[in-house]
Amino acid sequence: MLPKTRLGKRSPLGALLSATCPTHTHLETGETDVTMATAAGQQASSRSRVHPGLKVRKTLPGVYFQCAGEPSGVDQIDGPLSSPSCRSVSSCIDVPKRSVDMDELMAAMVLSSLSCSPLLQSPTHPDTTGNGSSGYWSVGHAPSSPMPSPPIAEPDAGVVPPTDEGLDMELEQVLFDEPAPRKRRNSVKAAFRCLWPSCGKVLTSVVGIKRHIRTTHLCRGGEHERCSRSEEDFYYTEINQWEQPLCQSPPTPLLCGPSVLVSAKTNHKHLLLLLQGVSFRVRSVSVGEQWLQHHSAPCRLVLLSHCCILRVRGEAKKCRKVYGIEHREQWCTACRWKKACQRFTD
DNA sequence: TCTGCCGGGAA
DNA sequence: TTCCCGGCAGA
Repeated sequence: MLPKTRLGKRSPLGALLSATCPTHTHLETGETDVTMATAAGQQASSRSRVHPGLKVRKTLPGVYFQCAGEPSGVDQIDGPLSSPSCRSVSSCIDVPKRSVDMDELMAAMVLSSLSCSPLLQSPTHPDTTGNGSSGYWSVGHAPSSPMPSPPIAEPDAGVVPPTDEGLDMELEQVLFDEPAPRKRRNSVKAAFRCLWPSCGKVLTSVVGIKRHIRTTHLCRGGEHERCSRSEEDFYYTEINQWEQPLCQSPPTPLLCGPSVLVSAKTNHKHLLLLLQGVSFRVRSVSVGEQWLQHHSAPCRLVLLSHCCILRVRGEAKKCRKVYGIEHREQWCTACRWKKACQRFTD
């Protein structure tokens, strides 16, 4: 269930939420029910486990779902494409049901992910066969991934392409009501976006974005002493900049990796009531990419602080709590005016 | 009871 | 536009 927010009767969104939002996102368990229609009209249902070790950071702007860091398994949308029935599989546990050697699987994942890496792009694509023929672990490997595979000269145009692109684009289209781009980008480079409200600065290095956050937002004047050296970590997110300007959507915070927090289960319309104007995108990632994400760096799902859907009242310390009533002069203006805190936004 | 903040009004 | 506060709702 969505966390109950302080959206009182005065708030249209509050009324909206309470009335029309039967969501299927389980924040407590980190599970998300996802149902999407295939091109053939079948329904692919999956209970996609977001993160077993999911942690929710409460005290900082935005809601951060952060992996605990362990190789928590591979999130995937279970592949009903070959099966008309909707089978629910906890991917991190049940995937080996298929008779595949785990080592092979892992090696294939790594290969797949490496082949998608912009740094390791090569004309050859070691994964082309395994991707299409093995079928099962290619699920989720969509060309729409921000780390897309290099363009492959597909010799066998007659082969049915993996349908996940269709799924991905369709879901995206349904959820965000935007025309799906015909062609996705080719090359990708990492960038880091400042999530500080109404900032959105994009820098190309972690150091740079941290310095920006630290100097611009966190450490202002007398607040320097209070600055946490690591707090800036939570005010930026990694994004991918596509060098091809074509199809470039406005820079938006990214739903990173497997932590796709979208419950699409028959509630598209409700989500669209709710998600209008909230500009984030869902991307699918390859299993190998997910594996790498699990193993390389903590993967974060970052929702903007003004994504009021997940806004939880009182989770973040506000000026009043931080500075106390006796130091009211240190409050942000909004807090002094009893408005929504601008310094410690949820 | 405390807290956050919406809504509204005064300057 | 800035500033303040009554009052509501959640914790």
